[in-house]
Amino acid sequence: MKRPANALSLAVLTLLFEKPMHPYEMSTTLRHRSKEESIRLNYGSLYAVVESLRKKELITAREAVREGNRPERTVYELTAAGATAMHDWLSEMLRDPSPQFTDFEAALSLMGAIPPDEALALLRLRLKALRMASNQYDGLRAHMPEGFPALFLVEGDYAEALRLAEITFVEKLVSDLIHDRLGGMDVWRRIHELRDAGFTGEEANATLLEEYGDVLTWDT
Amino acid sequence: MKRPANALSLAVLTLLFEKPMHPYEMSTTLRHRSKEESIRLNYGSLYAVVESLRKKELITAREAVREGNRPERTVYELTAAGATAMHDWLSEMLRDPSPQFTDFEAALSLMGAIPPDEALALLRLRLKALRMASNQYDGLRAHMPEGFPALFLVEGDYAEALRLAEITFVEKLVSDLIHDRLGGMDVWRRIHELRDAGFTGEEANATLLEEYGDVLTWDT
DNA sequence: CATCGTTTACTCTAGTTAGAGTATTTGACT
DNA sequence: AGTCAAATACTCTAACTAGAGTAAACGATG
Repeated sequence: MKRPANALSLAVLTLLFEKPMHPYEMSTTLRHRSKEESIRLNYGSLYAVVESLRKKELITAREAVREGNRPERTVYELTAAGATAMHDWLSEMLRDPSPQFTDFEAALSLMGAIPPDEALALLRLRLKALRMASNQYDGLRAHMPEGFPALFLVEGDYAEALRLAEITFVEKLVSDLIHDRLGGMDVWRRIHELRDAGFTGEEANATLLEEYGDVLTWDT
Repeated sequence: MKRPANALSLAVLTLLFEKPMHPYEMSTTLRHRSKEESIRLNYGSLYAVVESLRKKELITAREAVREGNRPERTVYELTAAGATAMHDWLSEMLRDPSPQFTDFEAALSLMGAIPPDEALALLRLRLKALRMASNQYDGLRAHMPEGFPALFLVEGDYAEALRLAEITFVEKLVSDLIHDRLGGMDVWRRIHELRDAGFTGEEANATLLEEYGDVLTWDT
């Protein structure tokens, strides 16, 4: 049984570990506990994920009850296999770091496709936004009611720790870009000069090979 | 035109910004440049993404050539609209931080579903794995050929910065767990004692409300 | 007491993604 | 000269995901 790619699937199992529920209640519970911020939630995925767990017999439909004249609700509960699966998957996710493919890492790896000065300006704007988000989280944390369990803030604190690391990283990168301190910037700047002057990618590359040929070869 | 959810889509545009290519060459180029580590790559997605870009007329099929007796290859090139889209999407991804939904953040937010001592043991194993990955990256960086442009290491350095922040965070969390310093740990431990003793989730919750009733209410 | 927004509770569909499967060709090595 | 792994170049399908759409009931307001 392969573990679910979607963390929402695991969230459903943990909710049903607490008590039987119908999907709509799962969604409101997750929202009420602010899990939306750490787990992507939408109806389409929720109902699909529930159906897929049912097929794997990790959960079972208990009954379909109609309360008052409301639409019918199907209440699900965890099976024994489901409880085991929940335990194993959650353990695995806590234990094993797995490659994460974030948007920003992708963007950094493709950054060469825009000129260095533009990249610099954009990174400065990112810094601003990151600092704002960080301040906002600080404020939120500071206004937590007395004795609110830190356990429930763990995922937020983690996100904040990563945000702070990102801020430090981008500050350093911005500073390197300003002072032309990043290896390869000369070629990076030159290629965009050539492209702006109307050369095709291939022509620009050929020119660069002439101009920087020696610098552009490394034995890997 | 909504921007692509998949960073691979943007990678394709940047590759075609350099020169026209067929999909298979895109995949080998990305792999050769180690972009695989920052951008999820597989054939199914690559061909689908290329087709979707073609439909949006951000790229066009140039020709289908057969070289020797090899299978036919369709070479694509960037359109003017594609170049604009590439620029705009990449700018946006560098500029705007967006919520990222990592597995570990999700796992942390659901951590309560396993007992604190188990969580502690798992986090210690995670730390070990993170430190190994970090050392491995250090080694890799140290053995880079002379004069290898730092520009091409930016995404790896970013990933490493986040990894180091995660290590620091998990170290702190592990220490808090060891010393019972995390708010809410008593309730967390108690609920698993009750569950292990055979109570259902609802029964356990009721008992907890009696035992810790005052502590469990915060005015939000 | 009419009405208008919010909440409850899903359903549908188009699009995306992953991964395995296919079929040929080249090059290295016996 | 034969064979076997690796590289070339996709194709197919099942599953997953996102977001909009549906429809009734409740509650507040004038």
